[in-house]
Amino acid sequence: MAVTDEAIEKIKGMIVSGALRPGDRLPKESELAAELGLSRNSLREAVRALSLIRILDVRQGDGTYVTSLDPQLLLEALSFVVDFHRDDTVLEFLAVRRILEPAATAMACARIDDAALDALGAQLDALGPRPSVEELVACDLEFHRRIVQAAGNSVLCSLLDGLSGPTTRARVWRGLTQEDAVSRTLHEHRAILGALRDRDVEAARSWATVHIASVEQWLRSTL
Amino acid sequence: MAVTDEAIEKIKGMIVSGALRPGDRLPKESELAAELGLSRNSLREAVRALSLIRILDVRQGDGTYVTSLDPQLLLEALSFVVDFHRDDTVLEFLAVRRILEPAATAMACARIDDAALDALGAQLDALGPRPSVEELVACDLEFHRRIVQAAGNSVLCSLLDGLSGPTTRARVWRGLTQEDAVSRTLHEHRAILGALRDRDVEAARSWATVHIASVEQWLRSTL
DNA sequence: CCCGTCGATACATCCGATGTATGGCCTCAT
DNA sequence: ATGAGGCCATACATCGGATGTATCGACGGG
Repeated sequence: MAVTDEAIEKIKGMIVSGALRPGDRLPKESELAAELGLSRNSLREAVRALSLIRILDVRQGDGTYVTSLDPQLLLEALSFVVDFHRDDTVLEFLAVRRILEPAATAMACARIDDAALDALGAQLDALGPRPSVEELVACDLEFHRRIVQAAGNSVLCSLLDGLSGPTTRARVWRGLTQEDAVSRTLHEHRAILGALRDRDVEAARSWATVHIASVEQWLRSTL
Repeated sequence: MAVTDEAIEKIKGMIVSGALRPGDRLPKESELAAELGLSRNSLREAVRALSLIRILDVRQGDGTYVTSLDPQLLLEALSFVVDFHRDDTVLEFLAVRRILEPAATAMACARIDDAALDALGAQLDALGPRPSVEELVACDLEFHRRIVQAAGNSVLCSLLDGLSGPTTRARVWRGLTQEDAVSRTLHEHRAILGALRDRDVEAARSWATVHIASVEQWLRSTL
């Protein structure tokens, strides 16, 4: 194995074993390079790679640190990878989202508190009667993110965030051509919120399914 | 933004825009570096980072190529990230798997063909009466992978593969302390296979849920 | 006590040189 | 004519050093 890959594995090992904890600072480049037995250039390649997937955080003039390693950082790495996939796999991503989103909504139904419900309602109200496509998509993303956060599973939250990215992008690209898509989306959001307010788990799950399915159907017809 | 990050974005852009297609060969280091306006060392950092997440494939003495970009490569990058998460988040990963696995099993129920069913049965039969923990875990992993593959969604398949990794690892670490865990696992596998054979979607989904839930319960009690 | 300056530190970037693995071509024996 | 083997050009791998630049903390003036 190449020295750089070795270095990646060693740094990974130091973190996984607990020798390096989240927030810890790594020895400076030259020292770490000497310690691992390679040149600074090669070490930098390893550090850069781990930095791309948010394992390390390098700050010029300061040092290199281990990130929080929150599952949330999984999101960014995931969405980066997801960006490389073309339209033909977007439907597969959406199919996965169709599985996760209703489940997350159902989980949220039992856990979401009144303050969060009010915040959701306020967010929907904040959207004007004739929103732009960008506004609508941003609102949609935020609406679902808040609900999933209420489900209390950060892995699930990050995953859905990463999966929603490409869908959203596809939607913006295509420009939401369907006439009634806007009003239908808003109506479905209201319905989901209503089910959450009623603590009606099955209704929440069903509305979430309908919501994703309608996006899927639209995407399939325009793709 | 740093020159290396710029280079990463530019290379990403070349791939996403279609200027570079899967399997294409990149210009050699020195040329690409000149083209992007940076040094070879900095370019190498960018290439190394993209290589870690399986976007690029560098072959010494040959050249640097764009990988197939199959969703399957998402798997490896994901599992690499997942490795960094400690036991306390394993339950969250398992909760997500508990959502996905039953859905995938249900999808497979409608699509799996007889040959695949026979292969599943043969695989279960191949396991001896007193398998080692490693054998059992490997069998479990393979069993579920085959089913999920039959579901026909490569994104879902890769995702579950990545999620199953840490669970499996935790299971091996803990050594499957529960006495009847082995026989119960085998029994549940048989039940899932039986439901698939009967084309009984709801039974398949339920058995898959029970299966994951039992792992979850066990993990929760030993953690 | 607050704020601006200055210097030490550490990463950012580059250059040039050498090592090494790969693939293809060429030669030679059969 | 064909196949095996070796030779060589190519491209990545790795290194060491030099210089630029951002950050943080100490110090001193207002």
